[in-house]
Amino acid sequence: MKITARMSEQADNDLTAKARIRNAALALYADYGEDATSMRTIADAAGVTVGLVVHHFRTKDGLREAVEHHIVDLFSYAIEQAPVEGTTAAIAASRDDAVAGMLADNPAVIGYLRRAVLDPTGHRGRILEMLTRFAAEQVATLRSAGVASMVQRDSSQTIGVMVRQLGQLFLQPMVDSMWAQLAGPDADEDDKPNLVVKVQESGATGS
Amino acid sequence: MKITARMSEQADNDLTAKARIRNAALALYADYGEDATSMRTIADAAGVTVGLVVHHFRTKDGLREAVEHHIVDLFSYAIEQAPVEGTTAAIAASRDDAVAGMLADNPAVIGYLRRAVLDPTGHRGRILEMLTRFAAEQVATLRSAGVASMVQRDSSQTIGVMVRQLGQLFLQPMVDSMWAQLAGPDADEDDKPNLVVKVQESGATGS
DNA sequence: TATTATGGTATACGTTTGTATAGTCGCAAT
DNA sequence: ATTGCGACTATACAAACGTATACCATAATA
Repeated sequence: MKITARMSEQADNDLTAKARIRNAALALYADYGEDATSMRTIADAAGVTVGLVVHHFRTKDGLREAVEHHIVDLFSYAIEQAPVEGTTAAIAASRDDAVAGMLADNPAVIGYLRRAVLDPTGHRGRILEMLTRFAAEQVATLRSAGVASMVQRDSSQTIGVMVRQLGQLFLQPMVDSMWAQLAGPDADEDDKPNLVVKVQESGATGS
Repeated sequence: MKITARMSEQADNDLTAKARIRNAALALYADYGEDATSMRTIADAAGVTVGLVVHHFRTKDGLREAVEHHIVDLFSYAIEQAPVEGTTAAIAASRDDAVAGMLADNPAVIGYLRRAVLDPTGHRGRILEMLTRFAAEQVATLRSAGVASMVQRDSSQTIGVMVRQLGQLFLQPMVDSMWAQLAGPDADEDDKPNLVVKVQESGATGS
């Protein structure tokens, strides 16, 4: 069964039970964390019984593997969509846009990754590792095609891409809740300070 | 029994059982998260039985409250230590240093706050709220003493302090594990790119 | 028609969880 | 000398957990 982008926007009704379970797990893991989410809760959210979850994913670890594989697929598919044309900067920008759009369509991915990334030691999955490898491959591909900046070392460039795309999203909730507490609920959203997250080549100066 | 700063650096032997339980909980929560840490595990780490944990803290929620209260105390004590003298910039720097030193002495605090702060919706505690209020009071005190910069609005300044002190620490593990994966374990640490986390007054330009 | 695979439910298992209760020990104050 | 209280252990309990097993329905296959 082929998963199209449009399907992920449809109602759950048209999804396989297996996909519904996976989506429910992703959403609940993002909101409450894996440890605080029981397989029965996931089953209820997907409208099935626990037995079916086990039937499709065998164990809770297996379910997490499916969730993380799905996240990598979402990134991969988003980047495939971005056109490879124009200047070096234009290509990089269109890829960033494609990823940003995917994340906007799938907010649970942000929440899930936030938990996985802030928990590198205790986390039992390999999602950050997979995404890092994926980003490194992207950098390598663009470089060999001659359409990527070469002023940084490639590892720094890869980390730069990841931090730019994810770092702000991770920290934003902290700023948001502080802003809500300090400025009150009826404050002008436009006055909220902007987060800046980036990496600098070591030894570099200036912005 | 009075708790002095020097005691927190001593071996556990000299600590009250109640303090040992609280410290063990903080350390385990930081490493594995609260959900993944049972009260029996905490009791074992502190060298006591579950019953004593209940005796001192009543419930697991009570234990978390004690842990979070202790963290606020650590911040509070660290800032009390910083001298209020010299230029405005010097005062701000000495406070930042005092907090940085406290965090270096208590690395588990960073891990605990990372989980609590990046997990604002699911989190059941109020630690971010407490620290935000504390930071806001600091800004207000320094301002009324005429020793704080006034070029920003105070809420932005408060958020700026928090983000500067905590933001980089939270994201650093992500950069570290990516760097370890991309550059290999024997790479020169000095080549690792530097994280930059800050906030800008909305509408502002420049670095 | 009989068979087998697939998607699904129902129920039961052993373990671990947070919490409750009862009791022991040491020690300070009456 | 006894009482009382705080620190502490031991054990027990109900609930929730992940997982295993048995069973049912439908539809494609032989």
